[in-house]
Amino acid sequence: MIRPVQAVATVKDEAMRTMNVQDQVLRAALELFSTRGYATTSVQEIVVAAGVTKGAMYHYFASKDDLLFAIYERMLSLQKARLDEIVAAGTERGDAVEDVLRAVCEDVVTTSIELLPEGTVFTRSQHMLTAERQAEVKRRRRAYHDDFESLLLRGTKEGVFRDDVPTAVLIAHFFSDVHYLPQWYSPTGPETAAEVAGQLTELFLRGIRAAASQDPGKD
Amino acid sequence: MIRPVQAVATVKDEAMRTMNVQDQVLRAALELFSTRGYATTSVQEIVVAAGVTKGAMYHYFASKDDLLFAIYERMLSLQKARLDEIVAAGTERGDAVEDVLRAVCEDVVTTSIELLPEGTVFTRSQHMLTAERQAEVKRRRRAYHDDFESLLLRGTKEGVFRDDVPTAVLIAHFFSDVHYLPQWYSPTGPETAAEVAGQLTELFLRGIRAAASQDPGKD
DNA sequence: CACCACAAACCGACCAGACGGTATGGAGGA
DNA sequence: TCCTCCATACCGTCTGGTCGGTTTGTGGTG
Repeated sequence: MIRPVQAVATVKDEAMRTMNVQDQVLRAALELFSTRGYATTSVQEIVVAAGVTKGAMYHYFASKDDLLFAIYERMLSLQKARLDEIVAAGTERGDAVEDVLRAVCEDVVTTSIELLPEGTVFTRSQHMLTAERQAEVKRRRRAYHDDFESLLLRGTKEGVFRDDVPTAVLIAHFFSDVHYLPQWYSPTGPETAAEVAGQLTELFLRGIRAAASQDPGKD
Repeated sequence: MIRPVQAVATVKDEAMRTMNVQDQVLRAALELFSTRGYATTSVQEIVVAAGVTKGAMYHYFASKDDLLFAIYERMLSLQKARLDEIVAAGTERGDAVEDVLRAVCEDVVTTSIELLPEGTVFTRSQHMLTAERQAEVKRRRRAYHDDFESLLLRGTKEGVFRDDVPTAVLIAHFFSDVHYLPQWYSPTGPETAAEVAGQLTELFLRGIRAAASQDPGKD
């Protein structure tokens, strides 16, 4: 179990909140898991990189697995919150489905680029979690996909999205792009996150639009 | 180093070529690596599953890493061979670029579905290989992508593929689908491999086609 | 302000077990 | 006799996790 962060009252002026044990440990764990991999990173290496001792770490985390799950937890809740927010805003404004979907897609790509190390760990280490937590991750991913799917279904019902390809395939088609980002995208590369988000989203949308509705209007 | 398979001369009639140590070990390793993961599978478990002893296994393989690399080696050379073959045949027949690309895409999706366990290991365990072998895998993947890219560039030069999205993004867009297959596709699911191959390929091609094939003098 | 009591934070030596890999030697064909 | 193939016992190392004990911070009390 991850205990809540308690206030470390006295703040030494030489080191601000950098001293927080939990944050330091999680930061180091993310860095090491994403570069060396979960299984090949020892708890010793993590605590050394975090500048704390094993005793301190195990005071706040029950197991190495906790460190890994914290990465999943953060990513899952963040992405879900953003999805809900965008869909809610779009629905309230009465936006067209395609516009809502575009906003969702661009946002998840952008967010995933901001969380590249997390994404690396996410796809690579799912099977290292305990069985219960694997199930939990699976459950929450399904919930996310279900929300995404209802957007697609709304679009097909309105006739703007094609209906000759199963939604499961369309969903996989899009999220493949998202999950593949850590494998190729580099922040120091030629394209900005926003550009890639726009490009991948546009590729996806063009693929799923109903054949009849060819819209010349472009941005 | 993986020693070449030597002829196991005496074939006991109760077990035919099932006895081959190398095959049995590699089969078991693939099965276990793809379900439990490389790091969490011990050599003991592998040899037990293969029905051999550790001594026998280490007689043919120098290390656990060899077992892992064999999976990569097999997949890389197989996919590369098929790509070369299809491109060569298409070029010889003078097929249109889009037809060649379609054939390539459908084939790699189909093949990847036939090798789902290998694909699982491929994306998940790359960082567990020795540094040299990681570089080797990277090198051969790049070679594959380069061939793929020249198809795309041919298409853009001919004006049938769009030129407003970097080829690197287009390549990532397609191979994301391929690498994501083990995460969602099930052979027992509703779609056949050929169907999915056709659908994903069509989604991709529709995304990358030049906006107006009838419309010259654009930009 | 001095002092105490107490709990939370933290330290680091230690452990039991598992791991990848090896050393040794035997069986059996050539 | 030699060599390949393989079985078995074994080894050194490293791991995640524990635990008794110490330090540090804090609030109450006089």
